[in-house]
Amino acid sequence: MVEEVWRKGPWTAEEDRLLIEYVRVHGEGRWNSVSKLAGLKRNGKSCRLRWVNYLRPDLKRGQITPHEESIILELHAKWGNRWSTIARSLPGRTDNEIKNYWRTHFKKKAKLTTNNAEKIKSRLLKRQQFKEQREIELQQEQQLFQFDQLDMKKIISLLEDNNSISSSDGGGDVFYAPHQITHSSKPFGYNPNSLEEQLQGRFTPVNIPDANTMSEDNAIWDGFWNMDVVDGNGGNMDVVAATATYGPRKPYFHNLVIPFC
DNA sequence: AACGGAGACAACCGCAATCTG
DNA sequence: GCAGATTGCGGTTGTCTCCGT
Repeated sequence: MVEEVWRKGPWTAEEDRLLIEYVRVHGEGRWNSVSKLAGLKRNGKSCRLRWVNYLRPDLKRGQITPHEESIILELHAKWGNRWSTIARSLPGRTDNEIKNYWRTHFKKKAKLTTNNAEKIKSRLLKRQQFKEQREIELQQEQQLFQFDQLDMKKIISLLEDNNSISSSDGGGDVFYAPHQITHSSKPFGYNPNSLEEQLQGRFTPVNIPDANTMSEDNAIWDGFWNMDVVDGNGGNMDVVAATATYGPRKPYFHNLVIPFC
């Protein structure tokens, strides 16, 4: 049996054209049929690679943007050399492209800063673990919260009766779950002597490290800086606006204001 | 102008996982 | 369940271009 001799090396425009035409007619896949059906003297692997990395119409050409670069850095710290996994977070970019970009831009630097990379990796791991733990806690709290709702209504009602406090926010009823009152959940025109302030005494406050005095170890908090900022009207604020309104940023959980049903 | 080094990108290779008959 | 085919992935190499000397 005569071994098929496959062409190697750079692709020609004509080969590209044949491959594009093949995919247009037959779709992606069955790459080993390309040589027969399209008359290409390339093996299936080569055809697939050429299509995936170069000819696919949804590919984004051009330089990696700073934003994409930061995503690559972050995901590489998280996943390591799992290029295809990283590529899934960057629409239009291929694993090969990201791999090449990493090698040319970061490999050398990474060598020099192996220790830093380890630190970042460990920090991200801590962050991840914290988030997971927090999610579990939140789920538990929300379950408790459901059981506690009637009881809470009574407490609020009692507080209002005792202090003659009337709600002045003009909106619907707003309830702050245990551990969940933070400055970012306070509406505009927030009155420090309002009901919610009083309610804080009922719950264990969240222990929030100050952003300006954060140590390396509690840097896990900084992941929350990137969450959406929700203003008192339910809209999103950018970080600058939020800082102007609320002062230096503190960690928060923006979805922790739970209205009564 | 010629040369060499570095960067960027394309393509190949080997292996493992998955699919298919 | 199994063997061969196919596909996907990550590492590596090859090629081209640019730039400094």
